[in-house]
Amino acid sequence: MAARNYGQYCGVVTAVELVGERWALLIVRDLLVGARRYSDLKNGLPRIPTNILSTRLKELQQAGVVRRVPLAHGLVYELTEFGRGLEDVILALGRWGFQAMGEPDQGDIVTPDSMTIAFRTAFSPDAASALPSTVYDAHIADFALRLHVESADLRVLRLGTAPRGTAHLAFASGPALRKLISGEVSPADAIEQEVVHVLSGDPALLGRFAETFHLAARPAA
Amino acid sequence: MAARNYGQYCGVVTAVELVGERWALLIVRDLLVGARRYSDLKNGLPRIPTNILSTRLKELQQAGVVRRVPLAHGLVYELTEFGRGLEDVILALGRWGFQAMGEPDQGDIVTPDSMTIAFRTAFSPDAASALPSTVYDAHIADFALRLHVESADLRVLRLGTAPRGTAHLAFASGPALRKLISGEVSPADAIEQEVVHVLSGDPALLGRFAETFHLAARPAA
DNA sequence: CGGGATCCCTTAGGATACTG
DNA sequence: CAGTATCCTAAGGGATCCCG
Repeated sequence: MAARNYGQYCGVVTAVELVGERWALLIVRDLLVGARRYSDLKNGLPRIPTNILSTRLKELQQAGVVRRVPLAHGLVYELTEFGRGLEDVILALGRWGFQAMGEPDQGDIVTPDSMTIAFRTAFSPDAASALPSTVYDAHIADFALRLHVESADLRVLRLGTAPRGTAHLAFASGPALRKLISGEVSPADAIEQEVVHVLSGDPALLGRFAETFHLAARPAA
Repeated sequence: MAARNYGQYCGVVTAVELVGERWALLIVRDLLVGARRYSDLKNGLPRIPTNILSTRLKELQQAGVVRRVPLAHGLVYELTEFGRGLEDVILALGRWGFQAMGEPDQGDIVTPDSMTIAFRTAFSPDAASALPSTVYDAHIADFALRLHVESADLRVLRLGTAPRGTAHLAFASGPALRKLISGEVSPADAIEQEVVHVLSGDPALLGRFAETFHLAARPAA
């Protein structure tokens, strides 16, 4: 990578040199959710060739962004403190990119990690702190996430086969959930148009959800 | 670019697909400072091959990030409102990358636009709003920037051959200015070690500058 | 002279297969 | 599970040339 310098003494350039290669920021995105093994990353990024994954992981370690941690059996990759500093970058990218998301392309997938980050980008601490604490279960594709909203804080957990009785609102949705978050459909319409299926809890809580998780649509060009 | 999809329905992925190609974010960085002609961009990014510049500009227009504006004579490229939304991304990248900047490599350059963004990344509105309004002239390489700090606002202007008498503090520096901003050298030491040469004004104002423009150094890996 | 287009070469990225 | 090895294609890099 040394030969692929941009030749400028500038923070933006330095950042792009460290994490601007193809796939690098998506690896960081997933690691931001938690430590992951090689195969987790591979599954979360199904289109990444394994040689690229392996190359990127080495480069990111070299850059001090990622650390390789041996475990009881197997090993995981995790962000260093320096790497965790990329959270602002990823969230800013996610917020900006959200506006440009149209309909999903044929074959587009959604992963637990990408949805976790998506909820974090859409989370509005200001709105949330004015609302009561709420727990949501979001069933998206073949997985579910539990969102704990407590004043200005959000925690997102992957929901395994655990009991799912304690959420105030549980719903199932798909990619079209984006339209609820962007405000293209109202909470009531989302239910009526079957963008969202309420599984349990008071459907009216979907309004609170939409207030808590919101990103404006793209301004006209 | 359509064939180079990452295959995920995710805001971060969408963003990376739109502006993640090599050089794209650096073009955006420069356009964030103001509208620029083709040759301005070329000069500000000396290592960019012209075919890449031209390709990227087309892609960015396609993406709705950049607009081509015919002028009295010549034409300029400018960010659309959507493109201006990348400011958060660029500033976050700049802040993060700043920590990883070591000494400049042989041949590294500094441009007016990159320095303008650098000052904006390092600017602390909180610190500034507690300090009196101040105007600084920073002479960096063969150019100079005027920094207007007024409570929590910063404006950065390129200083031409205009009179330079009205700044409270004018100084000349080089890449080592980074060390003042990171706190690796104190304002007093910066002057003593000739990191900064005060051209006019009260040298003590360099302390105020360092409070106003500050980014912490990188945490230990 | 600004604003590109073209050519050729080098290198990174992608697909797949294979191994400690 | 955690990667290499291989082969091929496509993108980037550098120089040059073109056109209004």
